[in-house]
Amino acid sequence: MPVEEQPAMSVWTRPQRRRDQPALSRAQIVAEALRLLDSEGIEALSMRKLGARLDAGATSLYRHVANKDELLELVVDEVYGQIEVPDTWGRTWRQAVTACAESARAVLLRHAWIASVLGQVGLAYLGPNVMRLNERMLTLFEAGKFSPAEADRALATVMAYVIGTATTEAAWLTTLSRSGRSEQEWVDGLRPALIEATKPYPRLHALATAEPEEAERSRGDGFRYGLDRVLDGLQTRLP
Amino acid sequence: MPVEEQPAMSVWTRPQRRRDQPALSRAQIVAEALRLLDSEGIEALSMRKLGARLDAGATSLYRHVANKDELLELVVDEVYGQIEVPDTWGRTWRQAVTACAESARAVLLRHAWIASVLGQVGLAYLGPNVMRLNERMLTLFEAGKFSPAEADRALATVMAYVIGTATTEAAWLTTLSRSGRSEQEWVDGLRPALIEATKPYPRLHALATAEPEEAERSRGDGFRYGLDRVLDGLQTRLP
DNA sequence: CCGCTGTTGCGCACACCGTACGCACACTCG
DNA sequence: CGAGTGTGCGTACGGTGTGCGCAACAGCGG
Repeated sequence: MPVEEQPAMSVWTRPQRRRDQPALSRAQIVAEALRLLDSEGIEALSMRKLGARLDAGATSLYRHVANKDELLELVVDEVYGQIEVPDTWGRTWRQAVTACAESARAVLLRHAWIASVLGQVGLAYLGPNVMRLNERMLTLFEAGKFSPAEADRALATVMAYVIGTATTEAAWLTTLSRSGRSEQEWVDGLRPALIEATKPYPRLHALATAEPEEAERSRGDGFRYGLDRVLDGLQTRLP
Repeated sequence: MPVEEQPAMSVWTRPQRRRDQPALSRAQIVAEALRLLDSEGIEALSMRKLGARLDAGATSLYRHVANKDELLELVVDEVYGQIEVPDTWGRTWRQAVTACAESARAVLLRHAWIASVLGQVGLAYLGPNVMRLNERMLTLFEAGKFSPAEADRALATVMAYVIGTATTEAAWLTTLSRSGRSEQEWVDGLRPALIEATKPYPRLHALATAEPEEAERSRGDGFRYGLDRVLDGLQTRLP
């Protein structure tokens, strides 16, 4: 142990570390965790690294957050807070719900790490941002003459669809970004193997050999197709 | 270090460890991992513990599996293999797809840990069981007169809905089982806090204070409602 | 002004993790 | 009887989450 690293040996050597505000706050921790997750992904989030980014020791964070799981719940709520819910001024309920679903997809894909976390945080709907989101989405459905009880189920249906697609897409985008290649390069490179692997399955084989589309656009179109079908189905319940 | 644990000091002391079959195989490893996950959940799966269950050292597994992520991909494919796809004999395509979706939900909830993993395994659809599943589901839609291209999108839509609900439900069931209480106890205990927390949100508040249903049945009904709407929406695309 | 009390940050330590590396063995083939 | 090959395992490294107890201060009553 080097001698100069010994604990404070004299008064003027000792660092003065008193700040006006408490250096750490739950909000700062959550914000920094979000930045870290966005830039380096889920497996890069450790309490030590997060502490270091905040000029704090790892275990200091535990004064503001019970444990890592709780931190993740807070971050997830923060992400849900970014979803935009339009108002119904001059829009049909369908247009508004569509815009909201597209915003949700965009937010979830922008923070693709969230797919690995959604399956772990139960009780997500207790977060303040999630509650605000759900309340506002309920108004959209009720503006479309759904009964309160049915609006609730309609909301759950749309969100389940969005989460399902986002989970699948996010997993794909994550492995993609780990590979370093672009999406188009990846699918092009994989195509021969895919065509070979689907040989025993005629229908999959036909799809694999069909005219390839531009990859990213194709994902968006697929999402929109399913969303329209879901909304078609909900519409049949209206008078 | 106790003296009797020293390495083989003479010929007849040394254990003879040759088996007829290789002790480990990829199939055995995957099967045991599945058992471990089902009985103790995702955070209990470690290569060391899995090795111990197979009477093997932790690192021996790496002869058969590239790394833990690859192991998880194999296990996920195994789970997908448990989903039952009925044939269309004497059933409408809707009935068959409904049965398949219900089976998928049941399988995913039976292995609730899968929700924490689905967002990490990209390229899930390359597994043999997933391919078989998708091929068979395509036949259901094509039996219902969907075009091949549209059957593909319809399949993706239904699966996205199933995965979305299963992710949410599985997260709930996991936190539930960690708490030790029964589902009904949990919701009953949470009700007052929920009613309080929803005070600022009139629509959520109304739903929270409404006549409570039996919890598990309510989840199943909600799933069925959304599934019916999705299928309604798909049906509008048929002549 | 002094001392007390409660809050905050931090260093240390523990148990555990995934896995790279290289050795020891038993079997197969020449 | 070698040589080669595949398989299991022991050791080790650099991480992880987090419990625990101490040190430094803020705000306070006296």
